[in-house]
Amino acid sequence: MDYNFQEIEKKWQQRWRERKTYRVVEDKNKKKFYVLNMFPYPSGAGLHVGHPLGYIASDIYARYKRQKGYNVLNPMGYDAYGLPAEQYAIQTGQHPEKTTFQNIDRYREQLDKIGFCFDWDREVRTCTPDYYHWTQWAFQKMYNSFFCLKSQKAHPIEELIKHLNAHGTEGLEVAQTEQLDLTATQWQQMSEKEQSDVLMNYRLAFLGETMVNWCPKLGTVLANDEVVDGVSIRGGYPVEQKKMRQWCLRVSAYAQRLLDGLDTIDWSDSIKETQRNWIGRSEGAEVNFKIADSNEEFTIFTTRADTMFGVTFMVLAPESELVEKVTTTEQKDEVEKYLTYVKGRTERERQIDHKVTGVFSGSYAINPFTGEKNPIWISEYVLAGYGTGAIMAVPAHDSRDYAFAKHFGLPIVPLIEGADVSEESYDAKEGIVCNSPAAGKEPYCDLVLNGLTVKEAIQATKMYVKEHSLGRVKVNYRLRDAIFSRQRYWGEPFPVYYKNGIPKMVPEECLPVELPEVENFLPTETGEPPLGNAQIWAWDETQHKIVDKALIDEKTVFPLELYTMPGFAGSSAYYLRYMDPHNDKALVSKEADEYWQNVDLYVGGSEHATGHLIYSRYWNKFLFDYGYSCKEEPFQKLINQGMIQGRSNFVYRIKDSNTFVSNGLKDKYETTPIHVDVNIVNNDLLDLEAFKAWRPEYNDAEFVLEDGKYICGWAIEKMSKSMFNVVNPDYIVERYGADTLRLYEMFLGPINQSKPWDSNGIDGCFRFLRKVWGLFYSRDGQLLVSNSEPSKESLKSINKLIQKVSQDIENFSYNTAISAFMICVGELAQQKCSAKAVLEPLVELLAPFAPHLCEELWEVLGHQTTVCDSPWPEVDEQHLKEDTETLSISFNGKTRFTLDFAPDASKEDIEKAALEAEATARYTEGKQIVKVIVVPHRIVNIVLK
RNA sequence: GCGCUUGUGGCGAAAUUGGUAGACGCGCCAGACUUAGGAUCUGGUGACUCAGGUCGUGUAGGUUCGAGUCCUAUCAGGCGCACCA
Repeated sequence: MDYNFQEIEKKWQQRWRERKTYRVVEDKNKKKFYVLNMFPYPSGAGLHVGHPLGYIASDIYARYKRQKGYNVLNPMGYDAYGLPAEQYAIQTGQHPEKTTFQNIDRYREQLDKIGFCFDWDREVRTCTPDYYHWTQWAFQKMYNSFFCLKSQKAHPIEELIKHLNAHGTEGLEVAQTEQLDLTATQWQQMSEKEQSDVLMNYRLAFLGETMVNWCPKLGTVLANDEVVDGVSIRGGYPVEQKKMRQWCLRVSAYAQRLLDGLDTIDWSDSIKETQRNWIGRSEGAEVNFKIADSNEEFTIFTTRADTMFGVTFMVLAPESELVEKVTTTEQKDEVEKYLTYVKGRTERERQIDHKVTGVFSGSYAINPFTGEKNPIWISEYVLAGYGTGAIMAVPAHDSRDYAFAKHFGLPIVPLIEGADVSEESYDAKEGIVCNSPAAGKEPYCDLVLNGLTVKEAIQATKMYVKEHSLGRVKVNYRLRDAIFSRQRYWGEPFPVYYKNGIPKMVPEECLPVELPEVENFLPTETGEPPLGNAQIWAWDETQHKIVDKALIDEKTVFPLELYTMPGFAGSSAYYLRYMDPHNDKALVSKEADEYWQNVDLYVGGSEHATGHLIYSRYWNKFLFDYGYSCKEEPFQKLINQGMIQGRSNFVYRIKDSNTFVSNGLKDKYETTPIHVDVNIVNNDLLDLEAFKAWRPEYNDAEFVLEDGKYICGWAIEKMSKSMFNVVNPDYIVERYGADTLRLYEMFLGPINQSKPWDSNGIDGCFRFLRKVWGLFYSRDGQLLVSNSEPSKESLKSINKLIQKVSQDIENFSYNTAISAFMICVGELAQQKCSAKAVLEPLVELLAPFAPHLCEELWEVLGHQTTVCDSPWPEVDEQHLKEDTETLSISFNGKTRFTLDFAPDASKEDIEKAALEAEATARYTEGKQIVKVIVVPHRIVNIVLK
């Protein structure tokens, strides 16, 4: 009887559905294990063969853990808000919800065919009101919170208001946009609007002025990658830098905790390192410089406090508020000209070509260490968003300052002994400091750094700055606050309305604020976001409901926010929602949260390292501060699955003909390579009939064959429709079965490595499953399983397998585990093993990899229960022992002869035997044995003298 | 430029962490069974070779009785960040 995978898989998928085999409920008597995949965005193209890679890997682990006796949560859902659905809506007028739900159905259908053990009762979709209720709720919580630097956690904003009422900003140690200086009286006398603005400076979700790529023609903000050479990719309209009022999240407040948390989680070094770089902690000092002939002063940030004596000029970012203050009347025209130039450059342009540009402001700053007057320049190489937007320039020891000084002819003063700065700056933080202060000059302050190492000098200067109140020691982070609003339709609406221009939160009990219907998904003519098209989109404060915009009277009915939330809003806490997906009272109940804790194993792509994986850690830390999540880190262990690339096939058309030449002969002709659909190619062999039928123009194609075959060329490219290299999992499932697909995807190589999809090897996995089937049924359909006593060899084979597979699963080394299966099954087949005592553990071991087949075989073995609940087999060491061990005896690296020993032979026994053998064989050539080294792997090495 | 990462047969890859390099699979070769094979089974398959061996893990050194594995330098590919003071 043949292995009828189609029948088996259909049967078991149906049974799993009917019996709710994979439903999971909290069970205090069982240890929990939470496995999670990054949930997919349901695109119109459906799943290709690369998508399930991570799902299969985690599914195997989930099934394994379940067999190990854990209560395993393995949920799945959809990240359903996003741009493609909206774009499609704009083009076709179809509501994005409709297309999104259609795509979800298709995804589900495809996923079901692969036999995952997801608990579908816990499915979430980020675009449904019962889900985004809690996205809005969390946003409001953040709005109503500030971050205390002393306790390093979020606190309710009421505490801050209390403080402001009592002390003003005095003694406030909180995360803030800018340093404010208010007395309690000043605060109390402020209008409601002014107070609201002040609080925005502290809230964790706040309205802030940020620089964005604004495209006036498109009426929207564009992301950096949507802009090339100063124009929008779509339409080619000019893009300018603009300050806009946007919702932001104060992610930067959590910078230190995000950094520290990395030490407590089990992620790959590379992804941790990426996050560390992204957070970009740098220790330094802020130093105040007075502006000459003025009462103003400003602050710069430096990590090189040791170079204070080498400052020859100062530089401000063009966007800095100081620019106006320091620009003198004589320089006004020049400066304005420069600012216009800078404004015309996009952030991207500034990033790509680092032109040395700048303008002198006309003012000077007084160096607090030398008393010298340093000219203040304005240049785009200083970034407004980092530090204070102002720097002190030390051209001798910073390459950017050096380039600037050379270009504008500014002095360069070296500060490190032996540093040659005639050609380039000396940036290394090494060496002995000199010229600090310079010899022969009247000292301006009593700090002397000469003779110290750079590190000592930095420390000494920091101390000096602190003691003399010239500034302060400061840690800066590169991590920026996240811009949280988008001018789009298909996203979570903000539960916010504007009462006389002051943002107000829709009361918590009225959540969720549901996304309104609109007829047009484009921005309005007046430049409002798409939600401006919504008619029923105003908040009635007295009736507590959303009403028609026509009723806005600014007394009881107010306009609602028109922005929506960005993509990462919905994906930042979904792992908590899976724990308790139907709860309409809370994001997650305390019981569920305490049972499931956090995700034990998270599987997904590394491309989210600086996006989702930062935001959700931030989000979870925030919820943790209030006790809504009991674990500070959401994802304990992270596995990054590699990307599956496409393997394209080519045919070669001879110029000006409809004749195609096989790959090996193509050099004899003048040909053009043409992508050919990989689905009509097998092992690089073109199916000629299918090719003729593929496209009308190939109906009468002719071929130049080699050995009677047409061999296609190939190349590794991105998997995409236009390259005709998309392989649909449905097709593989239909042809080989889901179990073969699962096995093969894992057999392809290590999961964390990117690799091309290559259907060529799939037959091997299919053959293997057939061999497994062949252990149970003979060709003519006879059941082979017996209760006979297993042979010693079979017991050894199976125990070796148990050991190997258990280890490999724990290490996510599935490809080698599958190799081990192949070896073992080969051995069992050769041994003609039919003993139940051996076949049973084999099925149990294979069940996570090939669940359909194993359920069937489990039933064949006479079991009523699902194989998922069968316990994971344990190794019986006794069967692994070798009777004798063959040791190769080598002299100085060369194998001379082999000897057999009992496995427990001592080193001395071996040495003695080796000596005897040596005496007989005279291999030592008159030399003396000085050392016998017994090492693993059955090798004895003898050192001669 | 900086950070991370990977280099092993015709191909995907193993290598018990310093111990017989290339397990396992694909492909290829030979044979068996077949009317036939894109089916199945068996065997072979790193390269050179005077058939004794010699050389082989990107390249060049080093440590070691012994190196794919450790150290130094260097080259190449992939990913990420990029004027972060």
